[in-house]
Amino acid sequence: MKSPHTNFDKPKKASSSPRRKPEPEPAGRPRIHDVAALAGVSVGTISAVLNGNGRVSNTTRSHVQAVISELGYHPDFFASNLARRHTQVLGVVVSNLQNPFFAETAQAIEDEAARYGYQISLMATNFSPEHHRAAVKQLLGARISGIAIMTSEYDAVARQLILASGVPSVSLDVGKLAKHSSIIRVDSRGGMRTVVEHLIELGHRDLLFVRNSYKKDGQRLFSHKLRDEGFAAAVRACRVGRLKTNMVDISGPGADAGERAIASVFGKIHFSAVIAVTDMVAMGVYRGLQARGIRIPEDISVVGFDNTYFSRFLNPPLTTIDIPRCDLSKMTVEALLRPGAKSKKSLKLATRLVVRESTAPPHPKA
Amino acid sequence: MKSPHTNFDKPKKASSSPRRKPEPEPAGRPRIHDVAALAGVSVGTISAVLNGNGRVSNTTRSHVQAVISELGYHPDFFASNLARRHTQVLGVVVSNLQNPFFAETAQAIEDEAARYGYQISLMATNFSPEHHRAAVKQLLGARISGIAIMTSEYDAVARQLILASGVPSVSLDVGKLAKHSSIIRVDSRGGMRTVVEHLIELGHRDLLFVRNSYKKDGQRLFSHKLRDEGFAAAVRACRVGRLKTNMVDISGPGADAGERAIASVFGKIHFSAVIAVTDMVAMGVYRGLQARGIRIPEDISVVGFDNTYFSRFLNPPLTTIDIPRCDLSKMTVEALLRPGAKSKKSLKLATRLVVRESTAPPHPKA
DNA sequence: CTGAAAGCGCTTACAG
DNA sequence: CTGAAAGCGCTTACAG
Repeated sequence: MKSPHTNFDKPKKASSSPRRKPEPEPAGRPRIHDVAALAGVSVGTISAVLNGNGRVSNTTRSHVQAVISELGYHPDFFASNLARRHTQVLGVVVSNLQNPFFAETAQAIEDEAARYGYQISLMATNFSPEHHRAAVKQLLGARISGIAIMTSEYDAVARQLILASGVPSVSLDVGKLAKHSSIIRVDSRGGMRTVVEHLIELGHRDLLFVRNSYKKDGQRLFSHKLRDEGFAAAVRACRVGRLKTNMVDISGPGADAGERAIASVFGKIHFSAVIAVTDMVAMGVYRGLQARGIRIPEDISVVGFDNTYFSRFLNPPLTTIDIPRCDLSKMTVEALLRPGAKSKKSLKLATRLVVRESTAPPHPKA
Repeated sequence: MKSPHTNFDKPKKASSSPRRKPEPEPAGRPRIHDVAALAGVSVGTISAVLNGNGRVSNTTRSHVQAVISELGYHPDFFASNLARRHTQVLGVVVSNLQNPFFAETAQAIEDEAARYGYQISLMATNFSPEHHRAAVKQLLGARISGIAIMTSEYDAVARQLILASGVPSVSLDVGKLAKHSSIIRVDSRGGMRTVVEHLIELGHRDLLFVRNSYKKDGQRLFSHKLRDEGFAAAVRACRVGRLKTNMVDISGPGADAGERAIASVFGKIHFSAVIAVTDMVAMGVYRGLQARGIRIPEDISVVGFDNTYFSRFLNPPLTTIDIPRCDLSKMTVEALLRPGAKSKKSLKLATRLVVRESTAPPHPKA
């Protein structure tokens, strides 16, 4: 399994050249040398037309191009990048592809990067700091020209590695400013504030905040921490008579956590609205509530955070906080491509309340 | 924007070596040469400990390791792969990360590949054949040791490129068997059959099949075609009195399409159950139905296809066809890593009906 | 406008 | 057990 190309049964064909050739060449993939020979020009010229250098005449160029497509030649990425000393790729690491927020963010960054002719190399950590570190090492070894850390978890060693490498980086919410390193700060606090205000305005006074701060291994998620603090601050700021708040914090995958959160407090704690730390958690909350015959929003209001794609398809459509993917991806790519520009100020990413149908005034007799 | 590293303002420090050094070296990233010098051994020895070759003594090894971590050295991926002539990475191309089916599949393949020490390089095509082709070219240029095409769309040119390259490949549902090329055939037909039987058993006789075969550009999705055919075949096979079926085919993103499908037929066509070609479409169907005050499953039953993560969190939880990710990822990486093994037979992937709460007997007075 | 050659940073037979 | 050197397949000054 280690060497998928080995093929002992097949008698080796006599190698065409007397040089060292440990294996019969894999599949006759043409090299730049081959196209140069066939085209009757030098290797340097092939490279020039490949890379759009103006130095080659039109007739040569078109001839070379014909040969290239005749041979089905495409340059070796590794050799090319090695020689070029840098790549046109941006590394992006996210926590988990299954969570739509990360998938959507990755997609948005990819789209934006493509506008500048950059590709992205995407890695998922599954919330594990070890994977996180491994991903960063790998990306750094892959000589990416910038790295975006869009994870919920944090690893200080990985951060050190990045800083030490001098590769431009941007991270979400966490870390201190440093050379070549930008931080995009999502305005979680502002988001939470608008949520709480919205609920209070509707007449709610008994709020349940459902958190999902810890993963199974007991590791704390950084981005959630900020949302937690944002909620606390929002509550403190809203000086309203008899406002009561409760919290539950369940670990594990978001949707499951939301469902179990409801199971754990239902009937024990009184609340007329629940604020879920993410849309995924909100989805689980829906399930927990609805399985018990509770109607949303007539009996209980629910609000999420992230404005993931599916949130408007929930029943009822979820009121949630939007983190504008478009701004996020633009900021990210810009910070990576022009690390000098405004890295000195950290970048604020505003959030926005999207009111849909999961919030309403509390039930009269509640 | 093209050369993010250029820095004209800063006076160049005198280059330490008189050789060609176009730029001051980026960030003093250590090379294998540096660690060899510091450790007092040869470059070959460093490489040996890096790659776990047994040829180096324990004392040397641990000394070298100490130096490596002291320097924070990590090998250059490109140089390493170039020298090694192959990589330990599998290319996987999917249509769209936003669709949970693809995200989940990618994640599953990544996990499985990791068990063999392989990484994956993930590309999304956004359903565009051009992007599809570009992704394949790029992956081939990246010398991946296998390529998995897990897309809904198909591109014949890309397929040719892959076959010509001799790189082991696996694709989903589409294409003919060829050397080093496996096909995993999802049993869509069987899945559709169990769905139709399930519905008939429940008493349904008026089915609506909601398709999403075309993208905005009019391009037909291959995997959907098979499901369409599977449905037709299932209906034909079920010789039941007065079974009526209707179809709608709406293009665009799945969930939107589902919603619009209902909008377009509601009140015009009579049906007691809807079969959505994917879970995403089903999600939109839910929305379309529920926005009109229709209850699921009391008034109308709904079934999906894919068993994506969110389907059990829908309200009500969605009855759907499961495509076992675990088997799929296992087959995929096995086919890629041991292309000789069973590539001659195409691989069948069984599907399975997951009955949840979105299906029930039809409304009595319907 | 084009070619010859050095160099990118590793790995891997080949000698010792 | 270890080192010296060739080679991976490109790009890019440097000459012409």
